[in-house]
Amino acid sequence: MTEPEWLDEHEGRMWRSWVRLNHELTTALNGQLARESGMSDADYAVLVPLSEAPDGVLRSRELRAQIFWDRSRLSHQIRRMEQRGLLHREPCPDDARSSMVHITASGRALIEAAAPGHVAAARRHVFDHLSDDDVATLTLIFERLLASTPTDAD
Amino acid sequence: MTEPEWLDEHEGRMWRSWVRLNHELTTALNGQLARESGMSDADYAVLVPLSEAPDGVLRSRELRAQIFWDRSRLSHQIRRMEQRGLLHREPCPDDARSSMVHITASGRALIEAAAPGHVAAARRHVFDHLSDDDVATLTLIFERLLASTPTDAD
DNA sequence: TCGCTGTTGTTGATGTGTCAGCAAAGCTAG
DNA sequence: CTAGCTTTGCTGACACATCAACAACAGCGA
Repeated sequence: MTEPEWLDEHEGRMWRSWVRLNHELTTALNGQLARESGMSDADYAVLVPLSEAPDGVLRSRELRAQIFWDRSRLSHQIRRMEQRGLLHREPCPDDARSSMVHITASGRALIEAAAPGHVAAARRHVFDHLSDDDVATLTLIFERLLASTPTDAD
Repeated sequence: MTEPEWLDEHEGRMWRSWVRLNHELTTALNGQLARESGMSDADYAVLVPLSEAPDGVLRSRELRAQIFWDRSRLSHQIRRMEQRGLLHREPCPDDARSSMVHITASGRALIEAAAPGHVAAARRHVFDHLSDDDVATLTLIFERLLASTPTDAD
């Protein structure tokens, strides 16, 4: 509660375009993933760090930290993906509470087949329309906003 | 498919910060709405145009156009909101396929109570950290990207 | 050793978003 | 008029996100 109480014309216009762009982009990119690879953006988010990890294994805790998810969301997602054979869990020797998440061969095959098309779609929808300066500016602003929204209250 | 096949360091950094920022912002703002007003962002999105419409009435079709939703999403949402008494539907005299969506008194009371807090949260999380130039730059870029993502294929 | 506290992952309930498919009504060319 | 074709909204099934509550375990101090 720092200023007036409403958004002015410029702020409102930016806000609406941002909200709408986010929706259209996620719709477009999720649709592309679903059609071309039969996977969701959540599947993709989980498989990327797993495929890049040594031996394709990560503690649940470490996986969560890399993609900034909460426990519950990841747990549900892991269960669904395990049922489809994309990964499997094993007890963790160090800490009996934790579990190790392994990517399977079919999980690795899936993400490797999906990645190029997904990146291409991101290029088509976003980076083809941004200059280097745009990318630098957006990075600056996004990281500034991230720094001031530390998963806090309200 | 215009360039290499992967994102370079700058693009990847921007992409990750964007995705994460979107998630943190929507989480923060949805949580604020839920806690302070007991409503979802979807409720808010529907109630805003309704409360601003003459007599608090819109054809379903017009409501859809204003918030850029598809039929199914709006239909489900309207049904849930009608059950909670936030709005009600009536047959449309002009076109028997269509229906008129009316905001109720309690729907109007809810949105009017919720709006100031929601705008304040948007300020706290976003606009307090943006200069006028930032807002102008972001608007330019977002609208450019929107123009080149016309709800199309892939 | 015991008990307290924080952490880890899980579960069930609920609200939400998407998809495919549907029925009814409008529209238009013949 | 009528035979397509489109538009409008609805529904059921499913995947996903969030929340509250839980059980098991780790760490630590008394």
